[in-house]
Amino acid sequence: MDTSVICPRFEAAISILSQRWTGLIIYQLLSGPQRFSQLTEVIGISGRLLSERLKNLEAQGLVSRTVYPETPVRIEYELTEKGRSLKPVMDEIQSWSQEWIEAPVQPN
Amino acid sequence: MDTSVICPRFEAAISILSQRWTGLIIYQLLSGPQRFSQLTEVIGISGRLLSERLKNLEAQGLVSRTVYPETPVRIEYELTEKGRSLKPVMDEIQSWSQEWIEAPVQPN
DNA sequence: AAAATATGTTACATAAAGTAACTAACTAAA
DNA sequence: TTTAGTTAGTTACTTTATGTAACATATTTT
Repeated sequence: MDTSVICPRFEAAISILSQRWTGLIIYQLLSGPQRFSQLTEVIGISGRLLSERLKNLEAQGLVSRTVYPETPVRIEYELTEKGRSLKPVMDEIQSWSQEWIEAPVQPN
Repeated sequence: MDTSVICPRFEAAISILSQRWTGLIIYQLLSGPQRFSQLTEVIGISGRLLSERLKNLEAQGLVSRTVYPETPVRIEYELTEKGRSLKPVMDEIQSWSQEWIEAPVQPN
């Protein structure tokens, strides 16, 4: 007897964003293509989870992976069009946070 | 040597939204005050977690809890101003999902 | 007193995330 | 030609979060 149900597209969208780290990864990639090690450092995520998340994001068509066979090898992760189209969402979260989140607390 | 760090306010905001269920709870409450049992049914979350999430949201000032001592007792959860101010975020996620999420798949 | 209703809570099983050490492929230096 | 350095991961293991189902509390109706 569930007459009212949440829109399945919205639910799918929020299930992407509500997975830990994916929002930050997308936000960070909005500033341009980046390498694995840079993402781990800036975001503060472990290699294990970053690897897992990037695979998922690639599978969902939000991120692309490019190998540059230099030495040492360089691999860059970049948002696809679908990924970049999340910018307005991130912008809204950003501006909400500016208005409603308190004094930037000291990170440990 | 982490020169570039993600904005701590943004990080705080996304840590709210990236917790499982909170996005859906806020989205659902945007349509008006609702009771515990209604939220469990519409969202498909267990009582145990809904209880936990509502407590967190209340502690963060996003949701308020009102007891109506009728019979049987009625308790309503409602967004605060801070909670309602997330509407633009939800609207952006909604419109992104309409454009980029595929055919609404059959829920089991 | 028993059953019904609403709002939770407790106890326990399963899944996801965190941590740290390790691997693969390559190069440059000793 | 071993040794060490670099990047991009993976494996094994511990800790935390989530899911499930039965139970608790308060109140009213039968």
